[in-house]
Amino acid sequence: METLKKYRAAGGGNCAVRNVLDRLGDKWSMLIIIILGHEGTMRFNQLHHGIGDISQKMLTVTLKILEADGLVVRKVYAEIPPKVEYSLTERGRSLLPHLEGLAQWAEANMQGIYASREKYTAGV
Amino acid sequence: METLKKYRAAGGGNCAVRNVLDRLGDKWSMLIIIILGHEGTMRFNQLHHGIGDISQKMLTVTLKILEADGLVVRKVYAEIPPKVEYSLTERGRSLLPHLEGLAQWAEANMQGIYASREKYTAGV
DNA sequence: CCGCATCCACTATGATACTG
DNA sequence: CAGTATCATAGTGGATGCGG
Repeated sequence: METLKKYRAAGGGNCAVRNVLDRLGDKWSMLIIIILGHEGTMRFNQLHHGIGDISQKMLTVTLKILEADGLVVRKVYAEIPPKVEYSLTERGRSLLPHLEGLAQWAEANMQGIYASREKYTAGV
Repeated sequence: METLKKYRAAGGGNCAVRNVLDRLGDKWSMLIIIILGHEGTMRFNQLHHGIGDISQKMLTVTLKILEADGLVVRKVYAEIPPKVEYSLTERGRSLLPHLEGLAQWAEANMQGIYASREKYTAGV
């Protein structure tokens, strides 16, 4: 049970690892980081259109959270029409390889996962 | 915009990577996989007590999902009192390194993230 | 001991319309 | 263009009690 100590609350608070992972676990954070990591700098509507099925609201909210966590930079140009650009911070870029690892694993294993799900459902 | 094609719906369906990541993105899946990866085989109540603040229901539900996805094995002993053991499948173990990478990143960066959050909140 | 079923609250997400 | 505001909804997660 050595490992548990690392991942559990150490003394009444909550596990820090879980706090961070919870944040990344929302529906869009990982995707946005991955996309920004590849595209570099993007405008709001580029992201919006690029992701496709994200609502404007969730894009706004998620970007704000990522900005608050210091993972994304928001750069506003005082122009008409408005122009806002988003890009990853140093910290955001350091996270990228890990997310890509996950993404690659997902790509490699989804077939098997889908198969398992069907078999499981059928077996019930 | 080359990358986007990979992560977006290719033709009306949904992106497979996102489907899998959504699944892992729930509140407990990653944690359970990490713990099982370190402890090997565990009984239900070992997990329950080990994680601490997960409800019995969510543990049951999450384990079922992980089992359906072929990431976790559930082994029932027909005894009184009942005994059920959980362990990772081959596929589950292949996912482990990626999650650990994330966990390590989280541990290394949480201080900075907390600091950013405070600064951000104060700035507003 | 394991874990399912039920009821309930909350939050995340989404659709839509409006503003600078 | 880049949001904000409002309303509506579904899914998540928790408490509790029962059953094998």
